[in-house]
Amino acid sequence: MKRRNTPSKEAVLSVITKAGKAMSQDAIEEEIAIDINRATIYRVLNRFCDDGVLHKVMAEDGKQYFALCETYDTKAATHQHFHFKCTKCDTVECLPNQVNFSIPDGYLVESVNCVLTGVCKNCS
Amino acid sequence: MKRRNTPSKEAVLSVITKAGKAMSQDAIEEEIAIDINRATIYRVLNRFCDDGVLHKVMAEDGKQYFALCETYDTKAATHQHFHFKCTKCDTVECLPNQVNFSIPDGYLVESVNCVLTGVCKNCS
DNA sequence: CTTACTAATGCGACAAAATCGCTTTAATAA
DNA sequence: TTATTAAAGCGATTTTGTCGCATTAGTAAG
Ligand SMILES: [Mn+2]
Ligand SMILES: [Mn+2]
Ligand SMILES: [Zn+2]
Ligand SMILES: [Zn+2]
Repeated sequence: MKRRNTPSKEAVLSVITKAGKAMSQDAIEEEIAIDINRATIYRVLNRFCDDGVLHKVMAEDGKQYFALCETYDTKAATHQHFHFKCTKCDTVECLPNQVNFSIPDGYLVESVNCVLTGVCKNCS
Repeated sequence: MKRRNTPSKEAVLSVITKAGKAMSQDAIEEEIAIDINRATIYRVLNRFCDDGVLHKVMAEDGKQYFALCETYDTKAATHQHFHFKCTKCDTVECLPNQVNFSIPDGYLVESVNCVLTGVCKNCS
């Protein structure tokens, strides 16, 4: 199934790109200029994830945040970098720091979700 | 407010201890011998977290898992170890591996939530 | 420019996780 | 035994995310 270009796709990607940080569905809906249905926003976001344009971060608050994939993401095919969520401004950002881990034999790691929570540079 | 000893507290802690892994509310409710209300289980779990008996892990599935605090947890006052969630058996376990990270200046880290998802030793 | 195909959207319902308000119960100590 | 109030029960509610289905609209072929 070939992807089609739609106003929704462009608007969602535009908002995330301008924000320069990871965003949740509700934050996107707030920022977006046009009116897009909630389910549609989720579908657009998940399609972008499938296509390697965005990646999903599960934060401690139980919400999904979506961020642009950088070149180093697509290269490694995995997103093994830390994320930071600020408890003051609720911003979620990708940190440049890679996650280094070693696990016991017999374990197969398919995905990594590492989120540090605290106070960000702007809020401290 | 001083804590009281109740059957609910004991039952919940017993289930988690016997399981030897992190458990979600619904898994605890399934395993537990006595009948405890869902809200009560959550309140018991959160109280244990407040008291440093348990710690909470947010997995990629958006569910909270609760695990016993080990001595090395209470010592450091933080839980900076990795967790592993198996996609086959849904088990969430604490790994001995510490999370090592360095963040840019100006950031204050208050909690760490690192979960590796994949296939565990038993299921591979 | 038309037309056919079907991906994408809107909308409401639904599901799951977690919390909340309020009443009742029961653990604890005086 | 009694008073105090933490904890439990219960239903409603909130939040996040998905699903089914009818409708719309992007794309390419003719
Ligand atoms: Mn990221
Ligand atoms: Mn742990
Ligand atoms: Zn901040
Ligand atoms: Zn397993």
